[in-house]
Formats: sequence, structure tokens, C-alpha cells
Amino acid sequence: MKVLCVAEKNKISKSVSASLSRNNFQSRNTKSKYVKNYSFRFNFPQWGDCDVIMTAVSGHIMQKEIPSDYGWGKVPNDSLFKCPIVTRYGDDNAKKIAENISELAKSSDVLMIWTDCDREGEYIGWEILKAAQEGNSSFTLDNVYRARFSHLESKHIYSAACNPVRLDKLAIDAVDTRMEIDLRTGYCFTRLLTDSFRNVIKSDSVDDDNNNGNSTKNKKKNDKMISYGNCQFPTLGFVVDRFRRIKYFKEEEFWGIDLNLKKDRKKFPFIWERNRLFDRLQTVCIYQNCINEQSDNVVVKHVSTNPTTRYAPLPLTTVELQKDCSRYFKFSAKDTLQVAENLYTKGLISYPRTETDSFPRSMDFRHFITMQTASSEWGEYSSSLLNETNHKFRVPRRGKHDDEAHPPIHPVGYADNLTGKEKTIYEYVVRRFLASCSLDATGSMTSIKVQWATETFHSTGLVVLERNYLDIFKWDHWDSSKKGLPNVAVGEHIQISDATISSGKTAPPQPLTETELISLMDVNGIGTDATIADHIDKILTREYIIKQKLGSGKSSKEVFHPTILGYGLADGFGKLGFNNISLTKPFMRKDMENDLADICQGSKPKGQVLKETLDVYRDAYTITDEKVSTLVNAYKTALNHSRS
DNA sequence: GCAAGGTC
Repeated sequence: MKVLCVAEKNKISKSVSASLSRNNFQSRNTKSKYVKNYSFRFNFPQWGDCDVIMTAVSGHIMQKEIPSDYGWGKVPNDSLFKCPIVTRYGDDNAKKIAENISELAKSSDVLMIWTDCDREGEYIGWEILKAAQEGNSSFTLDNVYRARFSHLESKHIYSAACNPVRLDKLAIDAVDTRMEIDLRTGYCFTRLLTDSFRNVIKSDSVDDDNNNGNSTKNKKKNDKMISYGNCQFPTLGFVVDRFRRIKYFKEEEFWGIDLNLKKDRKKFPFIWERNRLFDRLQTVCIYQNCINEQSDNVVVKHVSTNPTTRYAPLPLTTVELQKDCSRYFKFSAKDTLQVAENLYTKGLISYPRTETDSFPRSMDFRHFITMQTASSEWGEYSSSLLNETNHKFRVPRRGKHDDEAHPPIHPVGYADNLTGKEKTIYEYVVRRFLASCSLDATGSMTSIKVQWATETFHSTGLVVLERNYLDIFKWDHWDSSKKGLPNVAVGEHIQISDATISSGKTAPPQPLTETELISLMDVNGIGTDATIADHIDKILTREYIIKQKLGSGKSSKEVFHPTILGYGLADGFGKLGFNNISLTKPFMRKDMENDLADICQGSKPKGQVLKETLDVYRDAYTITDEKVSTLVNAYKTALNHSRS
């Protein structure tokens, strides 16, 4: 029997080949530079000793497209809601990969799909089946095998090979639905917006004066692209929302009581339990009452000291990596992913696109920690984790997310010759990994409550007892309180040093940081770990948002503001009066995700979801088209406001 | 010229 195995990427096909063949496999180049064919023998329980060829694709092979008959300007925009959709090869390389599969399929008796165990992986499996059918029409959904695996440990891979299932047609339907909705709505709204803003906004990069816009060719070239995407717009919405909260923020004055106590010739500040009141008179009355009743001392009501813990970090996911690299190093999410990919291809870290925050049970932590003992910076710490007598090592905590395809990001090789961003991110991944293998930090928290007439005040103080992971994860700060607490007992009277009424004003929120934006997208299901950075980058290049440095020195950070165009678009879409929907909020995407889950469950057919969803977008399109002047005017208003 | 999702 001849068995053809196909993985989602070469890396996996090589690793699976090595596991199944016990490192006894031959490798051949293909026409695609990303893919190799590996051959070996394997004894499958259902077919006996087989000749196996294992190859891979490189992500999706095919791409959905609007047919050229429905090109820009050739048809009414809304015909894109019902026009046929064609699929073609993503690029030349994808075609070579598909041909490699068709060719191999000709002489194969069995086809086994080894794509990632997620929705997209199921769909890529379907694309692989289609390519195989070109060469061997006997392969169908009913006889193709699908290996289910969630990591690359040999035993697990062996078991996956021996217990294959079928491709999940429902998951394939779900992905197909998402693709169709994104394509139709994206193209349709993009054409409308770009055409509507044609004479209102000019691209910066062209010489407008020399071009009167008569030539279609020049028109295209000079147009500013105003793209719409089901992820782009909610992303823009997050930035605009924060901007609005700042813009319309009304500051309020508040009052409080500052109390300083005196003991052993030292002063200790205490915090009012009511924190602050927005009523000056009430604050003054309370203050006067305290002074009158008990003018020079307070009574200690409560003293407690409790152990407290600061948890070592969870195993690292893509989104966490991007958030921390933005926060600590000011790297954009896109740069971070790019650099992490370089480190991955150099064999230094594991696959950098993962949602999983718990390591496989069989993970050999010692192996990966041992590698790091060579470092002059963290080698000593790594050795101390390995030292059995001091019990510094612990199996990392387990998070609740599992993409069932990749383990958390961790170092898999050692290097000390890296420079620039690669050095920084590698060090981060290593320290984070070592930290997750370290004990939690411990401390003791003392809390004192005192009573001054009717009012209660408190103060807390932290003493860090064991730093543990903090020693290696240097970006996390948890320090003993500098001020300390007075040494007091319950019932004791303490002298008041001074008590004053303070006042302040509420402050507006800060503009959105990239860390916050990534979090918002992540929790709202806008994009995936692999695409969140792309969506942010896209609306930056479309000039819907800009990045700005806020503050100076060590505390400076980079934040996002909407541009006039971005604000105008979000504001304009808000004024169109859709029926209970918003294109700049994440809810439509969430609804669609729920529908896709229903398709996977079999509780809603693909056709129904497509129709219902596209109907909603089509209504929105019709309204946008009718009131497009409202949209343009919102932009003009924003422009005028910015000039005045 | 236009989306989002894979991967290099």
C-alpha cells in the first residue's frame, strides 16, 4: 500500500516523518521552495507495512475571488452580494504545491491529512483533498483519513497515525462561510467608500495639480483607498471609542481627607475609606465633626498580616508576547511576530503562533532549561532551577486556552550571538519560560485600620519574602513598600500629625495603547493570533489611525489616535441609522463567530447563515449607499473642526 | 485597487 500524508506546513511534515520513521526517512526537493517530500516506511495497523510519502502545503492553497466580469466599476456594487465566486491559486507557489500533491496522489492508495486541528486546518485539508483529486479521482470525503494531533511528541504522533478520523465537513462549511462573507462585504463596501470619497480626499503621494481626473488610469492610481473590512472597522472602532471618551470627558472636582499619623517621631500617611466625595460641603461637615469629636488621636481598630502571592507568569501565547513586547520594548505587534518568526526559523524558539497557555503533560522541561545554562546572564539561574536539592523548579501553571495545535512559545535552542530586536525578544521568551518554571513570589501584607470619630482610615504595607520568579522575569516589579507601617496594636491610640481636606479633579482616560488594543481585539474575537497585528497595521497604512509618542523618558508610551479620516468614518457610520447594528463595533463579528460555531455543531446550515448574515450587511449597504452624503459630510465636519 | 485567513 502507498500512503500519501499531507501536513499544513513543511515543519510539521518533517517532524511527523521523523517520528513515524524513527528518523529513517529520505528527503526530496519539490518545485516549491517551502515544501519537501519525505519518504519512509510505516506499519499502519489497518494496512500493514506501507510506503509513505509525506509532504505539506504552506497554509491555504486556494483563494476566493470575485470574477473579473464583476470588476470594479463594471457592475453595481451591490451585485457583489450575489455574484458567483471563483477560487484560484493564491499564488504561483500555491500552484506548484497543488501540482506536487496531484502528482503524488496518482500513485497513492490512501490519503491522510495532517493539518492543524483547528477550523482553518480542516478547510486546508479540504483544499488538499481537491488537489489530490486532480491526480486521483478515487479520493473523496468518505475515504480520506485525517490524523488528529495537538503536539509533536512521538508517541502522540504515532497514536494519531494509528487512529485517524474523517475530515469534518461542517468545519469546512464554517470556514467557507466566513471567507464568502468577508470577501463580498469587504469588496462591496470598499468600492463604495473609495468611489464616494474620490473627489473629497486625495492621496498625499500624487501631484493633484497635474491631473484633472479625466483618465481612468490616473484616477485609479491617484485614489485614496478607503477599505472596509469586517476586522478593520471594529479595530478602528476601538481606537475611536477611546478617543471619544477623552474628547467628551467632563472633569469633576472631588474632595477627600488626608490623614497623617505620628509615631516614634515618624509620619505615616493613611487613606480614607470613603476615598473621595464629589460634594465639598459633605466632606467639610465630616471633617469638622471628626475634629470636634476627637481632635488629636485615632484608635487602632484592626491589624492583620496575611501571606500573599504573586503568581509566576503563565506559559506564553502569541497575544501575550505581542502585548508584553509592546509594553516593555515598544515593538509593534507586527514587528514582534516577524522577529519571532525569524527566531522560529532559526530553530531558537517554538512555533510563535499559538493560543495555548498550558504545556503538554509530557513536556521535558529539564531538557529546555539545561540548554540555557550556557548563558552568562541567566545560566546560573537556569542551573539553580535544575538543582534537585533546592526545589526551585515547578511545573508551569496551566492556563485555560488550548488551540489543540501548538504548545506555548518556549525556547528550543540556545544562542548568544543575537542582536537588536531578535536579541530582545529571544531574551524575553527565555526569561518568560524560566519564570513560568519558577516558584511564585511570596510576601506578607500588613493592613492597619484606624478609627477617627465616625471615619475609618487604612494603610497597607508589603514585605516581599521570596522573590523566586521575579529574579529572572525582570520586567515584573513587586517590591516591599518603602514607607513601612507604624508598629501598633488594636485598641492603641495614635497621635494625629495633621489632617487636611484635599481636592482634586477626575482625569480623562489615556489614549489607547497597542497593548490595550490587542487585548480588546483578542477578547472580542476580532482577528486571530496570526492576524491581529496585520489588522492594526492595515488601518495604520490606510491612515485611519496614527501612532504617537505620549510623554517622555522612561514613562513614555506609544498610543493610537484616530486620524480625521478614521474619526470621520466611524462618526459617519454611527449617523447612518442602521437597524440595530454597527459596523464599527465588534458585535457583528461575534454574532458571525457564534453562527460559525452553530454550523460546526450542525445546528444551523451554512446556507442559512450565509443568507441571514449577508442580508444584514446588504441592508447596511443599501442604507450607506442612500445616505453616503452623510458619511462624506461627517468627514468634512471632522476636517473643519480640526482646522478651526 | 478591494477581505481575512493560513504560512515563509
